[in-house]
Amino acid sequence: MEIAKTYNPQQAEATWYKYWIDNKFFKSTPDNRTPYTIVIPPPNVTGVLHMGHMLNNTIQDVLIRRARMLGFNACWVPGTDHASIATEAKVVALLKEQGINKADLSREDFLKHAWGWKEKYGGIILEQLKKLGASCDWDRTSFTMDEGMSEAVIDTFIDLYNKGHIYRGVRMVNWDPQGLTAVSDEEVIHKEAQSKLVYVKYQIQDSNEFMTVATTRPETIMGDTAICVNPTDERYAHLKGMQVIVPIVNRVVPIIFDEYVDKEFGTGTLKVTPAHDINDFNLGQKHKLQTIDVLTQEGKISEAAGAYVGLDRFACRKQIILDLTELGLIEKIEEIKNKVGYSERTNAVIEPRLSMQWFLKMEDISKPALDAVVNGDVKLIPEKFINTYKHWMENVHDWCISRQLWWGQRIPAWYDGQGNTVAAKTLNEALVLLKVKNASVKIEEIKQDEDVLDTWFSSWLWPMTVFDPKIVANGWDKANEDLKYYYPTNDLVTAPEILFFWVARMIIAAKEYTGLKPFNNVYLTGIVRDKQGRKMSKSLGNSPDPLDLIAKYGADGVRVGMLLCSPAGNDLMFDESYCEQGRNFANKVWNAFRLINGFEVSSVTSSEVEMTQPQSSKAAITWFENKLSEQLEIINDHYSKHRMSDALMTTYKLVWDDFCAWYLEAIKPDFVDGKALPIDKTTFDATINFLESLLKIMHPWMPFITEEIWHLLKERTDKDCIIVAEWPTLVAELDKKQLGEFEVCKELVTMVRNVRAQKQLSPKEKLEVFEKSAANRSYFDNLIIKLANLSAFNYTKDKVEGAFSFQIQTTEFYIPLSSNINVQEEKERLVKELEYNKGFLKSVMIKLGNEKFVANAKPEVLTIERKKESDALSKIASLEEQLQSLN
RNA sequence: GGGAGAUUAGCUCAGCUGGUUCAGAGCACCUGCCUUACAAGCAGGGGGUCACAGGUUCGAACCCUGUAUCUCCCACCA
Repeated sequence: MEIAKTYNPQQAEATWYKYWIDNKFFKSTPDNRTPYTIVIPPPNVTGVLHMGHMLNNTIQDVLIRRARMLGFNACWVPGTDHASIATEAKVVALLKEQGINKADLSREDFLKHAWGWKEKYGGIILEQLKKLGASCDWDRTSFTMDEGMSEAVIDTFIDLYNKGHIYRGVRMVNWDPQGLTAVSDEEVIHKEAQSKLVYVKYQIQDSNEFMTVATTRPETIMGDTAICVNPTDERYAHLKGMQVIVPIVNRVVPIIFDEYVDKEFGTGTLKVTPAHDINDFNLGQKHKLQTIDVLTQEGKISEAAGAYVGLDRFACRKQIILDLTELGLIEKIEEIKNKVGYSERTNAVIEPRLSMQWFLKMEDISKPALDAVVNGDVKLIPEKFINTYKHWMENVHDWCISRQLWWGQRIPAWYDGQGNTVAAKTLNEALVLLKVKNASVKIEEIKQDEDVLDTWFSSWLWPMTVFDPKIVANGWDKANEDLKYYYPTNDLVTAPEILFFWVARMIIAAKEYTGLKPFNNVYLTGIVRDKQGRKMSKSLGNSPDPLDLIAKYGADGVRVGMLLCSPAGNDLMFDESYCEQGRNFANKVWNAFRLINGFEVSSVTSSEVEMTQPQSSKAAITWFENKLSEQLEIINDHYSKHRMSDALMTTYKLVWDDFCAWYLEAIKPDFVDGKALPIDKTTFDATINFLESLLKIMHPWMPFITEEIWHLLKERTDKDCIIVAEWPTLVAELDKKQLGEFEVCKELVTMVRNVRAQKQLSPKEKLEVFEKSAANRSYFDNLIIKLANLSAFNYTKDKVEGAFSFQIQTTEFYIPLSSNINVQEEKERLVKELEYNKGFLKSVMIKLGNEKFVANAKPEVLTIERKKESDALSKIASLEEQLQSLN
């Protein structure tokens, strides 16, 4: 069969992904093996694959594939998140395009549209994950609004409500005027903004005096119900008991005194607008002030304001500044930097707003989750996130869990209209419960809460409910077989951005409902940024489409590219050139296979095999056996520490440098008369074995090409696939000495190549090398002859006159050259080397001459220094001798 | 305002408990090669005052103190 010179990924990717699916290699059911479980961080059902997903899911796939090869029952559960606010916003926008207003639809009709949209476009992202090679058990695909999952959410609400952890109340919440819903503190992103600090003059009642108040939000003036100053501020002490007139609306409001006000900021006076600022709200409560809500839920000026009604809040801000200027009430305007909150989902400026919401009390319920991380039961990788986590958990605020949306699980709270509230699954159950509080309640008077629950209130159950949706209702003791088997899961791979949103809350829910942690390890990936350090995002347009990258470089190339530059927890500066490197690596592997595949195997009988194997091949095989094992041990160690890029780089160098550049060059048959000689069977078999081991080690990173080569290499049975092949094992005992010897051998070969380059000799010209040594025959002699293309490698007791000479460690080598060596050049080289060694010796002598060093240093260190001394001395002696002979 | 982390080659990063010739890797770069696996390659090479300033130590990229710069997280200063 003709094998292409460059690897073409497209066909292999399509073939093998289907093959894996058809043969159910991704499927997992409980059995007597040890499970290894990962649950996917469910992407938004509306989402499309971006670079963050790519990174995240590649890591998960690497982990799951390796676990599978290690013999674990590997189970990777995929799924999507209903993402209430994001999805609802999308559906609303889509309906608008069709000329339909959400406000004109009933709840049921809107949900019909939403589900229709979800069925049509939802889950595209899962199809994209397949292109990446993700080996999820697709039969287990879950969605946070699946019937069972939703029921679990309802169960959880009812349970926590009945336990007294959930309460309802009017609070200042983060209001998203675009999404028209409250959002939690975690969903607000604070960004630095350039704002105008407007100094507004308020006239004091019955006086010609004015007091100046600095504000960044002049549009809320209509909601002012007091002016506040610090009681210790002497500038304003005389105003005690007086009142001021609020401009525009001419409302008379009191001057109040409170320690809260910072004397240093602005003019030391604060306008109090209890409806539009959390601090002002607190002041309002304390001083029993009136609350005037001057904004509508859309962020426009409300009727209550009495002026500018219907104007957008930002337009109003501009207008009111103009009007106040005209009235002569603006003292000055300063530019300042402050933080403005934006909605995570809609990017609208968040408005603090008073409203009736549901909250989850966090203090008690979060305690076990804090402990789990602090005591190391749940490991965060890298560890630096433990501090962040701890800090958050110790200062956690109550969680606003209600959202004024329709897409999501509707809050199962029921009201009788008389002030009684119960939590129940159905209207009928609610009736029963309400009867206890209000005997005369009628079923038609009962109303269910209109709001839905925060999306994270469903995804915090994810690692449990993907296996057993009944876990909340039934409890751990009655958990189903799946949950008992797969849970706790092993590794969670996610972004640090959602450490609080999701990870912390999953641990909380898990502790509450199973008493166990949801996962052993949390691997926090970095944020994918571009070369300029900007976060890759759709809005910036600086993110390549992952599918384009896959088309261009192959899935394997992109996977390798991503992981080459991704240290755990540190952001990664992504650049397409990494994918290129990944693709090049795949091609290198492909060509190594092509070489091996092209070998003609000698057809000698088994008794003659010994005779036909070159000594150099024999040496190369023993060396590589050791090398492979040595590096595999390092790779395993990197994996155990979740050091993914290190594990990959070690693999990369093992394959490219050790296998391709050294091993294959060593065993490659010579050419005679333009034709390659056949390779002996022993070497061939060993090489195939090595390649198979390497393919296995590479498989988690590069699943497609490895599977492709695996099958091109041999006829195999249906189930004999690399995806389920056994992870290679280590040799019983490493021969460290031999590995060291080979390093010297490599150095020697490099030196010879160097000499060739320097003297401009053809690589084809055979050279002879002498080693000045008493001993004869080292294990690698034939290997050196082969690799350095020598005519002979000999030992000598005496110096070889007129030859090029050099040293490796303390041994001297000679290469006789046909042309005479340049004495002057040679001298300069030797002098330079001599100087370096003398300098080195001097530094060692200083150390050894230092009494305190000799007294304090560890014995091993001393031994090493003494060895350095003697080595340097002998080297210097030999160099001097050489120099002498040149004179 | 509080906290965490970072700063090592042009770029991305290793560097464990202070001690091998410790200053590393990959990429990029330079030079020479289309040598019958691979130019997506081969051979060779150059490149760093380990952010700065002090200190501890026989010995510091590593420990301590300060300074600078950057990143992230948290926080209700208008």
